[in-house]
Amino acid sequence: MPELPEVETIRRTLIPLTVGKTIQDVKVFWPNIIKHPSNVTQFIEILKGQTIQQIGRRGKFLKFFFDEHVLVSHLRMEGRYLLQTTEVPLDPHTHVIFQFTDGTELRYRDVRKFGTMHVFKKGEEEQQSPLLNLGPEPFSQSFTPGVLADKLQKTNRKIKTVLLDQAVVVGLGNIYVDESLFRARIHPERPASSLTTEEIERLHHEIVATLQEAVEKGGSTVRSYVNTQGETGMFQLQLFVYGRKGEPCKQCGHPIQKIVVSGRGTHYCERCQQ
DNA sequence: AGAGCTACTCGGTCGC
DNA sequence: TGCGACCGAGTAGCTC
Repeated sequence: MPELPEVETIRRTLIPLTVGKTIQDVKVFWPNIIKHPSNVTQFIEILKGQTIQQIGRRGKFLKFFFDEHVLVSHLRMEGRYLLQTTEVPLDPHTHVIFQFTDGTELRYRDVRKFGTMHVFKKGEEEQQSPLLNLGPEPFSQSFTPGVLADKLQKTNRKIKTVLLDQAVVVGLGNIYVDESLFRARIHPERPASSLTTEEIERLHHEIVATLQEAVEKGGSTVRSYVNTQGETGMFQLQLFVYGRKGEPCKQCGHPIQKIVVSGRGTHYCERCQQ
Protein backbone atom coordinates (compact mmCIF):
# COMPACT_ATOMS: atom_id res chain seq x y z
CA MET A 1 0.00 0.00 0.00
CA PRO A 2 2.46 2.64 -1.10
CA GLU A 3 1.93 6.07 0.37
CA LEU A 4 4.21 9.05 -0.10
CA PRO A 5 7.28 7.60 1.68
CA GLU A 6 7.12 4.35 -0.28
CA VAL A 7 6.61 6.15 -3.59
CA GLU A 8 9.52 8.47 -2.81
CA THR A 9 11.68 5.46 -1.98
CA ILE A 10 10.72 3.79 -5.24
CA ARG A 11 11.49 7.02 -7.13
CA ARG A 12 14.96 7.24 -5.62
CA THR A 13 15.57 3.56 -6.36
CA LEU A 14 14.46 3.76 -9.95
CA ILE A 15 16.52 6.83 -10.88
CA PRO A 16 19.94 5.12 -11.01
CA LEU A 17 18.37 2.02 -12.57
CA THR A 18 16.47 3.65 -15.42
CA VAL A 19 17.39 7.29 -16.09
CA GLY A 20 19.21 7.55 -19.42
CA LYS A 21 17.70 4.34 -20.78
CA THR A 22 15.83 4.40 -24.08
CA ILE A 23 12.61 2.51 -24.65
CA GLN A 24 12.70 0.16 -27.60
CA ASP A 25 9.23 -1.29 -27.19
CA VAL A 26 6.29 -1.33 -24.80
CA LYS A 27 4.08 -4.34 -24.04
CA VAL A 28 0.65 -3.86 -22.49
CA PHE A 29 -1.11 -7.03 -21.32
CA TRP A 30 -3.92 -5.33 -19.35
CA PRO A 31 -5.06 -2.24 -21.25
CA ASN A 32 -7.30 -0.97 -18.43
CA ILE A 33 -4.17 0.22 -16.61
CA ILE A 34 -3.65 2.78 -19.39
CA LYS A 35 -6.01 5.72 -18.83
CA HIS A 36 -4.51 8.29 -21.21
CA PRO A 37 -4.31 8.42 -24.13
CA SER A 38 -7.44 6.28 -24.36
CA ASN A 39 -5.96 4.40 -27.29
CA VAL A 40 -3.35 1.96 -25.99
CA THR A 41 -1.59 1.72 -29.35
CA GLN A 42 -1.09 5.46 -29.18
CA PHE A 43 0.32 5.14 -25.64
CA ILE A 44 2.85 2.63 -26.93
CA GLU A 45 3.79 4.62 -30.03
CA ILE A 46 4.41 7.79 -28.02
CA LEU A 47 6.86 6.05 -25.68
CA LYS A 48 8.80 4.05 -28.29
CA GLY A 49 12.22 5.58 -28.83
CA GLN A 50 11.89 7.90 -25.83
CA THR A 51 14.65 8.23 -23.24
CA ILE A 52 13.93 8.57 -19.53
CA GLN A 53 15.35 11.95 -18.52
CA GLN A 54 14.30 12.07 -14.88
CA ILE A 55 11.80 10.62 -12.42
CA GLY A 56 9.72 12.91 -10.24
CA ARG A 57 6.88 12.52 -7.82
CA ARG A 58 3.63 14.37 -7.11
CA GLY A 59 1.87 13.02 -4.04
CA LYS A 60 1.63 9.27 -4.54
CA PHE A 61 2.14 9.59 -8.31
CA LEU A 62 5.44 8.81 -10.02
CA LYS A 63 6.32 11.01 -13.00
CA PHE A 64 8.65 9.59 -15.64
CA PHE A 65 9.94 12.47 -17.75
CA PHE A 66 10.77 11.66 -21.35
CA ASP A 67 11.93 13.90 -24.20
CA GLU A 68 8.58 15.55 -24.83
CA HIS A 69 6.17 13.53 -22.73
CA VAL A 70 5.61 12.51 -19.14
CA LEU A 71 4.25 9.22 -17.83
CA VAL A 72 2.19 9.63 -14.66
CA SER A 73 1.98 6.34 -12.77
CA HIS A 74 -0.02 5.46 -9.67
CA LEU A 75 0.66 2.15 -7.91
CA ARG A 76 -2.52 2.13 -5.81
CA MET A 77 -2.29 -0.77 -3.36
CA GLU A 78 -0.14 -3.38 -4.99
CA GLY A 79 1.69 -1.89 -7.92
CA ARG A 80 5.42 -2.62 -8.15
CA TYR A 81 8.20 -1.85 -10.59
CA LEU A 82 10.93 -4.34 -11.25
CA LEU A 83 13.99 -3.88 -13.41
CA GLN A 84 15.05 -7.18 -14.96
CA THR A 85 16.70 -8.59 -18.03
CA THR A 86 14.46 -9.96 -20.75
CA GLU A 87 15.50 -13.54 -19.94
CA VAL A 88 13.95 -13.55 -16.46
CA PRO A 89 10.59 -15.38 -16.64
CA LEU A 90 7.57 -13.11 -16.41
CA ASP A 91 5.61 -12.95 -13.21
CA PRO A 92 1.94 -13.79 -13.99
CA HIS A 93 0.80 -10.41 -12.63
CA THR A 94 2.97 -8.36 -14.97
CA HIS A 95 0.74 -6.01 -16.98
CA VAL A 96 3.05 -3.49 -18.66
CA ILE A 97 6.67 -3.83 -19.81
CA PHE A 98 8.99 -1.06 -20.96
CA GLN A 99 11.76 -2.77 -22.90
CA PHE A 100 15.01 -0.80 -23.08
CA THR A 101 17.59 -0.87 -25.83
CA ASP A 102 20.22 -2.33 -23.46
CA GLY A 103 18.45 -5.66 -22.92
CA THR A 104 16.87 -4.75 -19.59
CA GLU A 105 13.23 -3.93 -19.04
CA LEU A 106 11.09 -2.17 -16.48
CA ARG A 107 8.16 -4.38 -15.55
CA TYR A 108 4.98 -3.15 -13.92
CA ARG A 109 3.41 -5.80 -11.73
CA ASP A 110 0.07 -5.31 -9.98
CA VAL A 111 -1.89 -8.21 -8.52
CA ARG A 112 -5.15 -6.26 -8.24
CA LYS A 113 -4.78 -4.28 -11.46
CA PHE A 114 -5.76 -1.10 -9.62
CA GLY A 115 -2.81 0.99 -10.75
CA THR A 116 -3.10 3.65 -13.46
CA MET A 117 -0.84 5.16 -16.12
CA HIS A 118 -1.37 8.43 -17.97
CA VAL A 119 0.86 9.86 -20.68
CA PHE A 120 0.68 13.59 -21.40
CA LYS A 121 2.75 16.15 -23.22
CA LYS A 122 5.25 17.67 -20.82
CA GLY A 123 3.74 20.59 -18.97
CA GLU A 124 0.17 19.54 -19.59
CA GLU A 125 0.01 16.88 -16.90
CA GLU A 126 -0.73 19.26 -14.02
CA GLN A 127 -3.68 20.84 -15.85
CA GLN A 128 -5.85 17.73 -15.92
CA SER A 129 -6.87 14.67 -13.97
CA PRO A 130 -5.35 12.93 -12.10
CA LEU A 131 -2.85 15.60 -10.99
CA LEU A 132 -5.28 18.50 -11.23
CA ASN A 133 -6.73 19.55 -7.87
CA LEU A 134 -4.03 17.88 -5.80
CA GLY A 135 -3.21 19.69 -2.57
CA PRO A 136 0.24 20.88 -1.45
CA GLU A 137 3.25 18.61 -1.06
CA PRO A 138 3.73 18.03 2.69
CA PHE A 139 7.45 18.86 2.53
CA SER A 140 6.96 22.06 0.55
CA GLN A 141 6.77 25.58 1.91
CA SER A 142 3.20 25.82 0.64
CA PHE A 143 2.06 23.35 3.30
CA THR A 144 1.81 25.43 6.46
CA PRO A 145 -0.34 25.14 9.60
CA GLY A 146 -2.32 28.11 8.28
CA VAL A 147 -3.05 26.43 4.95
CA LEU A 148 -4.12 23.26 6.76
CA ALA A 149 -6.28 25.28 9.17
CA ASP A 150 -8.10 26.97 6.28
CA LYS A 151 -9.07 23.62 4.85
CA LEU A 152 -10.05 22.04 8.16
CA GLN A 153 -12.14 24.93 9.41
CA LYS A 154 -14.61 24.84 6.56
CA THR A 155 -15.68 21.22 6.77
CA ASN A 156 -17.47 19.08 9.31
CA ARG A 157 -16.17 15.86 7.84
CA LYS A 158 -14.23 13.63 10.22
CA ILE A 159 -10.57 14.61 10.48
CA LYS A 160 -9.41 11.20 9.21
CA THR A 161 -11.60 11.51 6.11
CA VAL A 162 -10.25 14.98 5.43
CA LEU A 163 -6.61 13.90 5.74
CA LEU A 164 -7.18 11.08 3.24
CA ASP A 165 -8.49 13.68 0.76
CA GLN A 166 -5.57 14.39 -1.59
CA ALA A 167 -6.96 17.86 -2.29
CA VAL A 168 -6.13 18.85 1.31
CA VAL A 169 -2.56 17.58 1.39
CA VAL A 170 -1.01 14.89 -0.80
CA GLY A 171 0.72 11.71 0.22
CA LEU A 172 -1.18 10.50 3.26
CA GLY A 173 -2.86 7.10 3.11
CA ASN A 174 -4.47 4.92 5.71
CA ILE A 175 -1.30 4.05 7.61
CA TYR A 176 0.21 7.52 7.93
CA VAL A 177 -3.12 9.18 8.72
CA ASP A 178 -3.62 6.84 11.68
CA GLU A 179 -0.02 7.34 12.80
CA SER A 180 -0.12 11.14 12.45
CA LEU A 181 -3.39 11.42 14.35
CA PHE A 182 -2.04 9.26 17.16
CA ARG A 183 1.13 11.30 17.41
CA ALA A 184 -0.92 14.49 17.45
CA ARG A 185 -3.24 12.94 20.09
CA ILE A 186 -6.37 13.65 18.02
CA HIS A 187 -9.32 11.26 17.74
CA PRO A 188 -9.89 10.21 14.09
CA GLU A 189 -13.63 10.93 14.24
CA ARG A 190 -13.36 14.51 15.43
CA PRO A 191 -15.11 16.93 13.05
CA ALA A 192 -12.29 18.74 11.24
CA SER A 193 -13.79 22.10 12.11
CA SER A 194 -13.60 21.33 15.84
CA LEU A 195 -9.79 21.26 15.94
CA THR A 196 -8.17 24.11 17.83
CA THR A 197 -5.29 26.13 16.41
CA GLU A 198 -2.93 24.35 18.76
CA GLU A 199 -4.18 20.95 17.64
CA ILE A 200 -3.82 21.89 14.00
CA GLU A 201 -0.24 23.01 14.58
CA ARG A 202 0.49 19.75 16.35
CA LEU A 203 -1.16 17.76 13.57
CA HIS A 204 0.73 19.64 10.88
CA HIS A 205 4.00 18.99 12.67
CA GLU A 206 3.29 15.27 13.12
CA ILE A 207 2.20 14.78 9.50
CA VAL A 208 5.47 16.21 8.24
CA ALA A 209 7.57 14.43 10.87
CA THR A 210 5.92 11.05 10.36
CA LEU A 211 6.31 11.19 6.58
CA GLN A 212 9.88 12.49 6.88
CA GLU A 213 10.93 9.71 9.23
CA ALA A 214 9.31 7.12 6.96
CA VAL A 215 11.14 8.47 3.92
CA GLU A 216 14.45 8.27 5.79
CA LYS A 217 13.81 4.69 6.93
CA GLY A 218 12.52 3.66 3.52
CA GLY A 219 15.79 4.61 1.95
CA SER A 220 17.70 1.73 3.44
CA THR A 221 15.85 -1.16 1.82
CA VAL A 222 15.57 0.39 -1.60
CA ARG A 223 17.53 -2.27 -3.40
CA SER A 224 15.51 -5.19 -2.11
CA TYR A 225 12.29 -3.54 -3.19
CA VAL A 226 12.94 -3.40 -6.86
CA ASN A 227 15.09 -6.45 -7.32
CA THR A 228 13.44 -9.07 -5.19
CA GLN A 229 9.90 -7.76 -4.79
CA GLY A 230 10.50 -7.45 -1.06
CA GLU A 231 8.67 -4.93 1.02
CA THR A 232 9.59 -1.29 1.16
CA GLY A 233 11.22 0.06 4.25
CA MET A 234 7.79 0.76 5.67
CA PHE A 235 8.04 -1.97 8.27
CA GLN A 236 11.12 -0.29 9.67
CA LEU A 237 9.15 2.73 10.83
CA GLN A 238 7.93 2.31 14.37
CA LEU A 239 4.16 2.07 14.05
CA PHE A 240 2.22 3.26 17.08
CA VAL A 241 -1.28 2.16 16.10
CA TYR A 242 -1.64 0.85 12.55
CA GLY A 243 -2.21 -2.91 12.49
CA ARG A 244 -1.91 -3.11 16.29
CA LYS A 245 -5.54 -3.79 17.24
CA GLY A 246 -5.75 -5.13 20.79
CA GLU A 247 -2.03 -4.62 21.43
CA PRO A 248 -1.00 -2.24 24.22
CA CYS A 249 -0.57 1.43 23.33
CA LYS A 250 3.13 2.28 23.35
CA GLN A 251 2.37 5.45 25.30
CA CYS A 252 -0.16 4.31 27.93
CA GLY A 253 -0.58 0.53 27.66
CA HIS A 254 -4.30 0.68 26.87
CA PRO A 255 -5.37 -1.72 24.06
CA ILE A 256 -5.41 -0.14 20.59
CA GLN A 257 -8.93 0.11 19.16
CA LYS A 258 -9.96 -0.60 15.58
CA ILE A 259 -13.05 1.05 14.10
CA VAL A 260 -14.25 1.95 10.60
CA VAL A 261 -14.10 5.59 9.51
CA SER A 262 -15.29 6.48 6.01
CA GLY A 263 -14.93 2.86 5.01
CA ARG A 264 -11.32 2.54 6.15
CA GLY A 265 -10.00 0.43 8.99
CA THR A 266 -8.92 2.95 11.61
CA HIS A 267 -6.60 2.34 14.55
CA TYR A 268 -6.33 4.62 17.57
CA CYS A 269 -5.88 4.76 21.33
CA GLU A 270 -9.03 5.87 23.08
CA ARG A 271 -7.04 7.01 26.08
CA CYS A 272 -4.36 9.05 24.27
CA GLN A 273 -6.50 10.54 21.48
CA GLN A 274 -9.33 12.96 22.22
C1' DA B 1 -22.60 25.87 -5.51
C1' DG B 2 -20.31 23.07 -3.02
C1' DA B 3 -20.06 19.45 0.30
C1' DG B 4 -20.31 14.82 0.79
C1' DC B 5 -22.02 10.68 -0.57
C1' DT B 6 -21.82 6.11 -3.75
C1' DA B 7 -20.27 3.28 -7.47
C1' DC B 8 -16.58 1.54 -9.75
C1' DT B 9 -12.17 -0.73 -10.64
C1' DC B 10 -9.89 -5.92 -9.06
C1' DG B 11 -8.41 -10.39 -7.01
C1' DG B 12 -6.71 -12.37 -2.77
C1' DT B 13 -8.47 -13.48 1.57
C1' DC B 14 -11.70 -14.57 4.96
C1' DG B 15 -15.99 -16.22 7.04
C1' DC B 16 -19.92 -18.94 6.77
C1' DT C 1 -15.39 -27.28 -0.74
C1' DG C 2 -17.88 -23.30 -2.55
C1' DC C 3 -19.39 -18.93 -2.63
C1' DG C 4 -20.16 -14.38 -1.45
C1' DA C 5 -18.56 -10.36 1.20
C1' DC C 6 -14.89 -7.55 2.08
C1' DC C 7 -10.86 -4.51 1.43
C1' DG C 8 -8.88 -0.12 -0.43
C1' DA C 9 -6.96 4.79 -3.54
C1' DG C 10 -8.72 7.73 -6.32
C1' DT C 11 -12.06 9.59 -9.59
C1' DA C 12 -16.60 10.26 -11.81
C1' DG C 13 -20.91 11.30 -11.12
C1' DC C 14 -24.70 11.70 -8.30
C1' DT C 15 -27.69 13.91 -4.53
C1' DC C 16 -29.12 17.39 -1.49
